[in-house]
Amino acid sequence: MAIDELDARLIELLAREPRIGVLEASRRLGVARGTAQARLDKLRAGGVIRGFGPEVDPAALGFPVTAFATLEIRQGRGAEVRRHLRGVPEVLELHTITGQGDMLCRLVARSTADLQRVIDRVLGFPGIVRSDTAIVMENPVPLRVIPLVRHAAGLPGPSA
Amino acid sequence: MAIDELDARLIELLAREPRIGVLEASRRLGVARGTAQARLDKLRAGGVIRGFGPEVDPAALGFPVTAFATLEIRQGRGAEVRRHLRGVPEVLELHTITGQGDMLCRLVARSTADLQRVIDRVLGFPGIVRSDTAIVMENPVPLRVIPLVRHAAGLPGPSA
DNA sequence: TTCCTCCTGGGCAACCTGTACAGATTTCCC
DNA sequence: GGGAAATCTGTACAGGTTGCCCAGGAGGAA
Repeated sequence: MAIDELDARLIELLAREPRIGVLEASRRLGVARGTAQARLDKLRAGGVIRGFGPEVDPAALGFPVTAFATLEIRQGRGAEVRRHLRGVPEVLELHTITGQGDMLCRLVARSTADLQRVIDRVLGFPGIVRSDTAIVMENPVPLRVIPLVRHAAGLPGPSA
Repeated sequence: MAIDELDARLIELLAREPRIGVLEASRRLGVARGTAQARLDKLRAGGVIRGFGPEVDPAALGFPVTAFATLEIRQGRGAEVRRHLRGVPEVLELHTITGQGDMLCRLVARSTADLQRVIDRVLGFPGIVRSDTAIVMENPVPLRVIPLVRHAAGLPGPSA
């Protein structure tokens, strides 16, 4: 789906101040409300904007430790492993990847000690041959999309 | 910050149907509007809910390829590398981690061919010694938080 | 028992959303 | 170049929601 500059500015604005609503957004963008509304509908319909769900911070919830685990799966056990991992609440996301490992998952835990428990639970399942865990120390670039949106719209760098 | 069952149900409800608003949410939860509002304010104040920004789907934007790259950084070059990566729009997030690699970053690209370009750009910077890229094939568990929220509130598994 | 916190139920003004429509503009294709 | 199609603007209206306030009641702690 193609994005133009107005779309990008709209997304950026809503990302920065989600509470403002369509009306205020249209005012700031200097367009009619109907236009902003139409753009927003288009973006939603096109799947670019999936929704406006609450962004939950695991750290604030008591899970300040994040880690990435690479899992090597025994041939043919993929489906079961996925089902297993889906049942572990501390598994925030799971990908199947190319390369040495077969899966990469993002974990959170209450502490490094607790991380051990989480990992044990993740690995305590037949089908996982080997694993490798990397604990996140810092997060210089938190998950972001605005720069990409600007880029897709042909706009210059982040806020330039 | 402590979360109770009502908080969890509120978050889950808003995550599932963000458009309903506080009033409708309170109705569905069977509590007074003031209560729902107070809970929501508390969650926001406590940092559990960061906001309600639009969730953008990079794939819909034309970037269907995702990859994770592990970077090994030359001693003392961390700061510069971060700055560099922050300037690359296709870098969606960046972490510093323990283990062999020193950094882990999530990338997106328009195609596998385009991924090459992105990687070249990421690596085209002094200070990065070695790198290892894993392309995401499937995403059995997309980034989620609800199960964790339920878990933190002492509720049973996802929607049970 | 008394104090304190949290929830309830109600009310009010201001505001926003969803929707619609006619006219002006711009864009794109033949 | 001409014309159809798509887009934007400005405006209007009804209905619903938000933000805020308050008094009373329930439950827990000291």
